[in-house]
Amino acid sequence: MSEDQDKTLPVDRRIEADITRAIYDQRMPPGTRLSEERLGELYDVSRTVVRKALFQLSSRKLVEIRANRGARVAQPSAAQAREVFAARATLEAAMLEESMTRLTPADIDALRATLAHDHDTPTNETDAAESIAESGDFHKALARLHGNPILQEFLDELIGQTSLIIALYRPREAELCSHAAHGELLDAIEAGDAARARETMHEHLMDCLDALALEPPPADALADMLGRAR
Amino acid sequence: MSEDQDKTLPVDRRIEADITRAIYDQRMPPGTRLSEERLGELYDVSRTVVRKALFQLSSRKLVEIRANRGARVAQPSAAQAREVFAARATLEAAMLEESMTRLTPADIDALRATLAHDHDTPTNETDAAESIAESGDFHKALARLHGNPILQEFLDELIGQTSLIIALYRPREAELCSHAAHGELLDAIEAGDAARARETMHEHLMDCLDALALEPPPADALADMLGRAR
DNA sequence: TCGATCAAAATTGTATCCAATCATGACGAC
DNA sequence: GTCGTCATGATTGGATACAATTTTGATCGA
Repeated sequence: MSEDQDKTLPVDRRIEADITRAIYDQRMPPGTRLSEERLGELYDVSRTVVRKALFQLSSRKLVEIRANRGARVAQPSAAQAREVFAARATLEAAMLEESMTRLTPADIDALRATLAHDHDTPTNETDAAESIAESGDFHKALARLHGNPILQEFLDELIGQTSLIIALYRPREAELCSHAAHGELLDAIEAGDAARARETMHEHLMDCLDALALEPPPADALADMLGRAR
Repeated sequence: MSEDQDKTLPVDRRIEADITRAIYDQRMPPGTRLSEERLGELYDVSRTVVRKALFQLSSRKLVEIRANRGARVAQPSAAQAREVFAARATLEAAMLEESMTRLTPADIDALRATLAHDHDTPTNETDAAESIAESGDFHKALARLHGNPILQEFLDELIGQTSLIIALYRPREAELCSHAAHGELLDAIEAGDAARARETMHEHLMDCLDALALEPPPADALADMLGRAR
């Protein structure tokens, strides 16, 4: 959907954007070490500028920097995951309700289009990543209708963190953020029922949260992972 | 209210905190140049660490960094000012409404105490700064009741930016964020009327926005400032 | 006297270097 | 044989040195 990077982007921005994209696309899993020297080699640049990029990323909570221990792709805790979804629920519900008064039919059509295009994409198992990204895009499209760039940018941040959360806590089977739910959402919007739209959004995000496997991993996850009885 | 810095704070954090405080207290006006070398001298540290602090501050939009032109205390435009207040209205109204269900009488008492203490402070003209900071504290106290650290932190950011906006656009006479409004807010909260509380919060912030002198400055503000007819 | 061009100074951006801290592996004691 | 200690290596944190850009002011010309 979004095109490749601008050629004129400063190198540090470029690194930042590349890592961000890699995280969004689930190519770079939580916990991945980000060595300053290695990144410097890859982009043919000194550690100074790499560090700059890493700091930017850490301020968006996509990477964690621990003193003297380097940077890793962030691994939000279960508690943080809940907080992110709760924050999204509060924010997106409020934004949506406020948007409702000034929604044009054209806006709604555009949303349907996004959803349709979304549905088109073949659900090959390998890129569930694709599906996740496009689900995020739908939420971003909704937020854009509200018209406040500050809230929009903040939500982008939260959606970014959601990528990490999904990577960490998505159960094997289920798909998150079902298309069906987005459809329901659109129905409520089209009906012009602000209160219901708000409520639907809130529930949708809480459903997404509930679909995650946030429970404390079984006491010895190790044995489980190895497929051995203890 | 909040005490002086922790002694064990890393230097870059310390610089960040000091500048933040100076901005909040209206001692460091928008547009102030922040020379890397000068700051380095002041804290007896190299530019490397100063830059780190400045970048942090710029990610919170308290300072603006322009390529090869150094850092200044940010000067939000009138448009940005509107966006900040609109974002606060949306967010704080939503948070407040959600908080209402789980508010205890103790919480309300604590808020009244904050407000009373707030009222106590003598309104000497010199520190209108004090009054601004405490008004911010009241809003932060409300947000804390919601219980979501992510939204809380984000709101802190917005309130910080509000300091800059007030510094830039407060008209000579008026006080912003009147105590009266906070009193009304508390009444609505105490009455347990979530919808009214939400609406009151929204209106309060919009009133604050309207009280600002955001209009494009008269074509030659310079002449005005010098008290000369053109 | 005003304006433009150009040179010098100051300031930021980046690279490199050294110091400090943490991780890894070997050795030795129990 | 296992655990603890210590030394070595790798990696980050910070300071300095250098390059690039901008700003300032000075000189020259109209």
